[in-house]
Amino acid sequence: MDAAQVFSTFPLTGDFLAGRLRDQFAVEELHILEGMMAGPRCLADGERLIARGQTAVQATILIDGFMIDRIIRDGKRFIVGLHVPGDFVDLHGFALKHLDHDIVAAGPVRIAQVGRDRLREVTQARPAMARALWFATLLDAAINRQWIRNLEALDAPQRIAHLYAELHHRLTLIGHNATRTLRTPFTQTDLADMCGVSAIHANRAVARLRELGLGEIRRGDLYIADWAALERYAGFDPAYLYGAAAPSR
Amino acid sequence: MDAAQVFSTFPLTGDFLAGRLRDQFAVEELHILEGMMAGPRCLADGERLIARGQTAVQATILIDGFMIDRIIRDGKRFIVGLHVPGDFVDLHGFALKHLDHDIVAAGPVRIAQVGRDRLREVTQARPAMARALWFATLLDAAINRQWIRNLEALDAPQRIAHLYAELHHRLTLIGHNATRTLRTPFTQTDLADMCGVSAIHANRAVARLRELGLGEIRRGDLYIADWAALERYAGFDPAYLYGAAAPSR
DNA sequence: CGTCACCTTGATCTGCCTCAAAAACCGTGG
DNA sequence: CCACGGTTTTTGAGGCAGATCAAGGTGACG
Repeated sequence: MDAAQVFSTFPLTGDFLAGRLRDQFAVEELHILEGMMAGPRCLADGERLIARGQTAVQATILIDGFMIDRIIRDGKRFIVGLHVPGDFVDLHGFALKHLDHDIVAAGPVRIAQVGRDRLREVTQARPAMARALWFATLLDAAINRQWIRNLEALDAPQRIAHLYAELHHRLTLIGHNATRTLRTPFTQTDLADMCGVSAIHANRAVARLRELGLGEIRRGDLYIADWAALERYAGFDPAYLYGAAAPSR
Repeated sequence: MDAAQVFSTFPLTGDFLAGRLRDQFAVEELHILEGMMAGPRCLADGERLIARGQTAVQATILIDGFMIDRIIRDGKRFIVGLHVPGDFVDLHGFALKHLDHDIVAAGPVRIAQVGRDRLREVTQARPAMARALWFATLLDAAINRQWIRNLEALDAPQRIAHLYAELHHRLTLIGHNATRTLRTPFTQTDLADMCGVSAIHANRAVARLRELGLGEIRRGDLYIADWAALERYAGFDPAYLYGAAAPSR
C-alpha cells in the first residue's frame, strides 16, 4: 500500500507507529483503530488540549502539526515533550487517570479522539492493540530519557541541533521527507524552553549553528544542506527512536 | 495485612506498586505475580544487569537496594533514571524488545526475575495485570518528565535537594520510613551524573545545602531535620509520583 | 503604515567547568 | 593497632557558558 492509499484508507490513524510496528498489524486491527477514532478536529496555535490534573476521559491522536508537553511553575514554562503526527499525545493519562503536565498545540493542528471506555474495550478484547499502545507510550519514555541525556551532556547549540535531528528522523519515519528544509512553528522562545536555556541564549545558539555552517533556522524553519554534519555535531544516534531499521548495536 | 505479613507472603513482589495501585489488586493476582518470579538473586555494587541493545529475555523486579539507568557515550556516564525496591527495572525492554540504556546496581541489590514468555502469558490472560505493568512503566515516564523539568529549571544544589526529596517520597510509598536519615550508596560522582553537573560542582552543591542548614550529605546518606524545608527549597511537588493520596490539584 | 510579536545585539554578572592538588575516609593486611 | 593504597571528598584558581537587564531591529499583518 503506498502513501496515498494509506491516507485515503486511514485518514486519522495512518501515521500511527508508521516506521515502527505498523507493518506488523493485521489489517483488521488497523481498521478497528481507525474506526474507533472520532474526528478530525482542529486546534489553533497555543490552544490547550489537556490540563494538568484533569481526569483523562479520552485519548487523542495527532494527525497534523506539532504539540508540546508543558509544565508551568511560578509563571515559567518548561517543555518536557514534543509530539509529531501519529503520536497519541495523552495516552499516558489513560492508564495514569490524569496527567502531570499540560498538552498544547504548537501551531495549528488536527487531531482525532476516542473515549476512554471504548478504548478500554478494544484493549481488553485485543491484546495486540494493548501491546501496541503500550509500545507507543514506551517510545515517549525512551525519548524522554534521551532528552535527559541531552540536558546533561550537551551545550545550547548542540541541544538545538539534536532537537532538529530528532524531528527530522521522527518525521521521516512517518514519511515526511524534509531534505533541505524542515518547517516547524517554533519560536526561539519555544526552542529555549525545550532546551532549558534562556530565549536570548537560544538566539545566540541559533546564530552559532549558522556560523558553523550547520544550518540556518529562521522562524522555526531549518534550512540545511548536510544532515549528517548536524547529527555528528549533536552526537545524535537514532537508536532511541526505535525505527524499523536495526538497532545501532 | 501489615508490613510483616506482606513480606512473609510476598517476599519478592511485596513492594510492587505499594502506595499506588497495589490495594486495588485481587489477592489472587498478587499471588500470581509473586508465583511467576524466580529468585531472589543478588548483584554486587556496579554489576550490570542489562546492557544497552541486548534483547530482553526477562523482566526484573528490584527487591532491595538501588539501580540506575545509565548511558555511556564517549567514555562519559549519564544517569537517566533511578530505581527503588518494588520497581520493575527493565520492563520497558519487554515491549520495546531491547533497551537504549544499561541497568546497573548502585550498591548491593536483590532482584527477582520472570521469563519473557511467562510474562506474556500472564499479561494476555489477565488484562488487569497488563494494565498494572503498563501503569508501572508510565510512572517511570512521569519521573523522567520531572527530571527533564528539574534539569531545565533548577541549579545544582536544588537538583540534589530534589533528588533526595524524590527518594524520600518513593521510599515512603513502599514503607521505608526515613525520618532523620536517608541512606543511599551514592557517591558525589553518582549525584553529579544524575544532576548533569561535574563531580566537583556536586561537592560544592552538597556543601551549599549544608551551609543553608537544609541537610548534610555524607557518603550518600542524608542527615536532615526538616523535610518540608528541603522540599520547599527544591520546588518539590509529589504529584508526579502518583501516590495513592489525592493529586495535588 | 503602524503595531505587535519576534529576533538580534551589547554589557555585566553568576554558575559551572577544568585543571591541579591536598585531605579525609575505608578496607586490608601486617 | 597501625601502616598502607585506593577511593571519595574538599579546596583553590582561572576561564567559559549562559542568565539577566536593557535597547534596537525586523518582519508579518491588519
